Amino acid sequence: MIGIKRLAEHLNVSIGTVSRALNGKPDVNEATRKRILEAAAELGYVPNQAGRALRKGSTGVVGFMMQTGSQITGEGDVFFMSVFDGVQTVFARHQLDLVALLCSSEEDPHAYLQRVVARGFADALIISATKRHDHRIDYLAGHGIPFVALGRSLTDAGQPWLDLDFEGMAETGVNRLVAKGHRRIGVFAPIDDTNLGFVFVDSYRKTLERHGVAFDPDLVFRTHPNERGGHQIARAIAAMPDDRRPTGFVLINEKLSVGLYGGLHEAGLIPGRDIAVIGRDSPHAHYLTPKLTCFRLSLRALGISLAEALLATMPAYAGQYPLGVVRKVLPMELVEGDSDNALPL
Amino acid sequence: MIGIKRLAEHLNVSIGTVSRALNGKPDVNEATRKRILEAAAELGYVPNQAGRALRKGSTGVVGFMMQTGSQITGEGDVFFMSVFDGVQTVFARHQLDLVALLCSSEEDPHAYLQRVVARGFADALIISATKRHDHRIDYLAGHGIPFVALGRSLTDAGQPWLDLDFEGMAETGVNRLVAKGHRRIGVFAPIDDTNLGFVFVDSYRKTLERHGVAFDPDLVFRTHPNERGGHQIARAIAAMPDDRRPTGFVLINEKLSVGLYGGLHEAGLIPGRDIAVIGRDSPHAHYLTPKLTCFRLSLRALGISLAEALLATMPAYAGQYPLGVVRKVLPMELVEGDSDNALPL
DNA sequence: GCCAATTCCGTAAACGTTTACGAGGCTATA
DNA sequence: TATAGCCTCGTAAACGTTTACGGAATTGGC
Repeated sequence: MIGIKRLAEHLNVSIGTVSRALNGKPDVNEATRKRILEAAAELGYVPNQAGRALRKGSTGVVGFMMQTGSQITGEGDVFFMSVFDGVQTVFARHQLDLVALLCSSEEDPHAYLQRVVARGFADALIISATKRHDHRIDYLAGHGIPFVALGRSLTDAGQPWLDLDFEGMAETGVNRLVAKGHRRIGVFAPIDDTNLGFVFVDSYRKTLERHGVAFDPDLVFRTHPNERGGHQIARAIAAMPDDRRPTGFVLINEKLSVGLYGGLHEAGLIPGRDIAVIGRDSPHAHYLTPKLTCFRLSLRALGISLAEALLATMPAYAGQYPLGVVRKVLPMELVEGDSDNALPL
Repeated sequence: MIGIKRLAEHLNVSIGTVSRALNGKPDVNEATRKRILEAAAELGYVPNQAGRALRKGSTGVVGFMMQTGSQITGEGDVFFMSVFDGVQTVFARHQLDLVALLCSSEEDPHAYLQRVVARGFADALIISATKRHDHRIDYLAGHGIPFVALGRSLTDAGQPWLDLDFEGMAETGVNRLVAKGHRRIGVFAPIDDTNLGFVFVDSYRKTLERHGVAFDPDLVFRTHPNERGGHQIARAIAAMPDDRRPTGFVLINEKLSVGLYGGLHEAGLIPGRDIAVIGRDSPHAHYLTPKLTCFRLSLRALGISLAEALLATMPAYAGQYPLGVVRKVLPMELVEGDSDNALPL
């Protein structure tokens, strides 16, 4: 693996000149710059990450922190992979690299974050799965690390964030079901302290009250936001007496839909016939039968916004992106299916 | 952010002593070591990544390369997140960090790999989604980078690999369907050049021939290994005349099952009644109705094996892991469901 | 009480870059 | 021709570690 030293020797110039040429500094003759660039390409020279990071104090790497192994995570691969892709289309313009920082399920997320940040591994971070109260936010803000959160939090350090419109999902969903005559509408609530669930349930509750429908705690199903959780909800629903069972249901993500469908079918209940279901779109949920009525969002666009929100906070990119702290709820589009056709008893 | 210099000043010792104390070198008094460790913990000192990497020539980071944004990828989040978790349980014992190296869909994977390797970003790599002929293997082997492949390839550079038992899946699946009287058995084939599809189809073909059933190219459905692909297969099947339509089907992954189920339902065909389907397990496929007969594998165990196979090739860990190049096909367990109950016409 | 061995620690070089600084050569102007 | 200015490039320091080396202080054996 060739370094700048050998490259310089090969060209009979000093390493300083090579560095300046490669970094597009003005004080280098165009002819020699051309010569250097060609030789670098030919010999496959790539600047050593450690050397550059040590000297410059920045790595050119942005980390997207996520937890592995947790069966409790709500968002899935298509979600993240699409978001990543959006982020990268922006980063590519600035020679920034995106890596996923994988926090083991055995390590405390906050400790992991501290470790990664203190090591100077990344210049900036994107954190996801924000908790209702999230230490990471205070920590990052306190240390002046540029970051953006995918998800709101009650912890407010003036950080930029983007989030799906969970209020809108619950509100539109409930509106839609109420308009069809439903009064007993079930809702998913998270068993952990991720923030999105609270927002969702809160909006659900307020919307119900706006319609004059009393809030019924028995219709709040507390579990993990994944397939298994959906399945548990279905079993709980099936076990309820007819006059107490929800006739409609709003779900916060696609994994729940899958488990719910499975569990309902096992119990002989058919979504769209016996219970109205409104969920969230994914390549997965897209093929459920009957077709799921759901909320959709461009995940690439989300990724792009995320990247732009991050760069807007980084001094190095000042002026290239609209100033100010971006805090945006991304609206979602309702895709009509058949799963919410069921009428109340 | 405190460095070793300030830590040393704070303790009135030299930076050399601090470094030795923190790295567990023998030539340091136990009392001072204790003093140093305590101060380091108290002040939150974490060695700078760049400095350490530059001096040591190694980063303590292992990269797992994967492509983002590609809707064509076959494996999903539960797959990777579970594998990651397995890898990390092994890495944790050696202070190794796992990061996902995200190759944008707009960048050539091989170019990305070269860039990452030349930069010295990671000490070792895990590559996945191996192609039938994979440049990355030659490149990594040629440059002496320790790596392990998740997936076989015709490109053989003596590299270690692990792979799911796609032969076994096709063979057992076909055996099972033939035993039930099926003769027209459909199979998925990849539209790209990932290796696993070839292995799968090849085994399918050989197993059929072993049973004296003629191979019918019309029963090979060439598409992408995801939900959409499964949906396309279903539509193709539904459009076939009854006497040409496959009465059974073997699928290579869980995403295909989901799309296939959706597409079949749309066409009024029910898996397990009108067509026998055998697929692969996932939290997702687990909740399909009717219950999918599928092949299952512990993904955490896969991750652990992957990590061990990698460390076995790294000189720094010599002796700690069984020597030799690990090349192992991981057997899968058949989980009986109802989706393959359909009988041939 | 002297020499050798051991224990502990400080010094300084090295890793591969980037960049401030200054030197040299050239051009242009008077 | 002298001087100022510009263009181009080399020199060397710096980034934060690790580690080879050597020196001082202590210990042990006789």
